[in-house]
Amino acid sequence: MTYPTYESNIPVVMRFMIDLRMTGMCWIQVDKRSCVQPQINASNCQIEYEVSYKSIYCHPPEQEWSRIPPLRIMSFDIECISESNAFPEAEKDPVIQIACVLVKFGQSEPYSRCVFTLNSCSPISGTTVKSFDCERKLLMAFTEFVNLSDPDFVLGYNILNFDFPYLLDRAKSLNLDEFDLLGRLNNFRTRAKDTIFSSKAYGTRESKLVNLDGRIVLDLIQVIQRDYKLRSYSLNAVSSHFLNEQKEDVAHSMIPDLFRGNDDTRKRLALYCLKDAILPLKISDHIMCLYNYIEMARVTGVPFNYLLARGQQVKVISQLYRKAKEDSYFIPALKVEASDEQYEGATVIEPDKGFYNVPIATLDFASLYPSIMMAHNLCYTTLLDPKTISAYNLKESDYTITPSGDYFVKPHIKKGVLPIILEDLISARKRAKAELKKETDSAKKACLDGRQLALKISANSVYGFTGATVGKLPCIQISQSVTAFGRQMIELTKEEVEKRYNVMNGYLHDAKVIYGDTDSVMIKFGSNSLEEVMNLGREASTFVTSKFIKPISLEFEKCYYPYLLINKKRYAGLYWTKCDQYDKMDTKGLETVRRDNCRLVQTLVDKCLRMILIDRDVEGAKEYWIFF
DNA sequence: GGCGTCGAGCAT
DNA sequence: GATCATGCTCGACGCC
Repeated sequence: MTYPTYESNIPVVMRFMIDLRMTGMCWIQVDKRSCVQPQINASNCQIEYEVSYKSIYCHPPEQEWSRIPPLRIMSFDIECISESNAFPEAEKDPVIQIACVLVKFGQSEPYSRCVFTLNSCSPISGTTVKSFDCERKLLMAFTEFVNLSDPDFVLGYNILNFDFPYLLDRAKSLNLDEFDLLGRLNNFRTRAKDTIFSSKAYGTRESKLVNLDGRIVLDLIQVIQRDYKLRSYSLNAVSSHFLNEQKEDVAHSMIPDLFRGNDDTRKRLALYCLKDAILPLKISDHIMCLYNYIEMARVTGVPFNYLLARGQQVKVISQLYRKAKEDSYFIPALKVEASDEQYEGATVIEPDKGFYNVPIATLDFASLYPSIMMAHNLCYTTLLDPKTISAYNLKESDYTITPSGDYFVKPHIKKGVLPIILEDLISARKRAKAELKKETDSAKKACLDGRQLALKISANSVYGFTGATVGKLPCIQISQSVTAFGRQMIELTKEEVEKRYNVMNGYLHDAKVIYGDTDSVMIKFGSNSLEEVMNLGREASTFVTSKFIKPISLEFEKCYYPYLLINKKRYAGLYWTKCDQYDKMDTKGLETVRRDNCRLVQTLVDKCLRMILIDRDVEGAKEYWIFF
């Protein structure tokens, strides 16, 4: 789906297939006057439309979705063999088995398991095994299965770059014309298209785009690569990381032998294939990515498949369009000009390196950048220049001059769109969290948790969007003002804390800010007592918060005790939120959290840190280090 | 061996 | 045709 920018005399005909449960799109504006509410097919909650349209308007759905039957999820995996044990090629090497598993959204147990295999195969309990004497029939059975079971989601591991392209290529070389009718729209065929996705945040990744119109294709490897940093992204490594479960133990070189063996060896292969189809389901169930992604699509108003196929910007601009439409703003279609200009970012306080055997309190600004934008009304729509100020006769009390020297009107003259969006996101997150607390049903809890997460991420990405010089709507005045305020705030926090908590003011020790990065400060209050430091930390956070405009808030989060500060962005410590027991050992930036060295380094550093921080055995750690 | 540059990978 | 930001450390590498 594209976003129309201007009215056009040429009607644009588009065919929509939208599942309302996942995007929250409810209105299609056909022309200036008529706003049709599409007929919702209540049985599956989908709309199919062919319209000439001028613009599309989205808003979150108000309907009660619980009456609608649950979404169906299919996961699948294929096996193929090659002549010479090389990597199989679709032009000559056959597909020998396909495993499909169906599960209803919100349930963890599959309601159907199915294996299609070439040649005969021993039965598998709880699974339908279908044997075929020719590959063409096997492939067509897959298409038939997809259409009959009619899944809303199609999952798998690396299906976009392997399984689907392989199946499609294979069907082509076997001249199977009907194989690629896998979607819900009649005359739309499934194709694998090459795409290159390149982003500063996610890096450049070549991928394929496979369309099953009306169904959502979700390759779990992409989800894991985006959301988790792991040393290996093989299905085996990912399964053992999340589920403590491994793939069936079958070496690739054994596959041809197992296939050419007998019914029982083919059964073994089928079990392997089946497991590879089940594991993605289990992983997605475990990390709850479907809940989280559906909520993200609804919060931002972008179609589900954009979440993996595209970057962060489209989500922000979608929200901006939604709000701008409500408030009757036009958004200019800017020409992007690549500029290498960089603006100044955040402050990192020079660390007072060393080992601290006293509790160190950590105070954090809650959502620093969003709260700055709200507090100072920073927005595209509130940005001023000296000419405008004199033209509108604005008084000094009507606008803010930011530390970077930019001008923005104050909210009593005009409230910005970005601050409103942020307020909506943050209050929606508060509501979601409150509901989450009350909720007892696990599926609804997962949904609410996904929602609050989506709202948090959305709020935090607005700042990055304004600073993206290669973006749709960059505004350096906003982003440099945000970081400038941030720098000023962390400096002020340091000053205020050290000015107040010292011997001269009747405290037992002089407090010192030993480190800080962007939105956090680490304070050594000097006391040995964890409880005392926590109380001082809480008090200091309210004290400093009172110095700033709402909704800026400094919060006491935790204590580190003991604390090993090695360098900027490199430290370790025991993490305490209660006085009786530490929560965990927390390590930042050190070799234990980096993936660019070998395991030995990681375990060695980890072991030494544990000896120093937990066992308090520095000598032992030294010996251990030298021993290696 | 010291110095500068570059890229990876992290912190926020 | 699309791509959120900057700050920082550390190791690899080239050079003399």
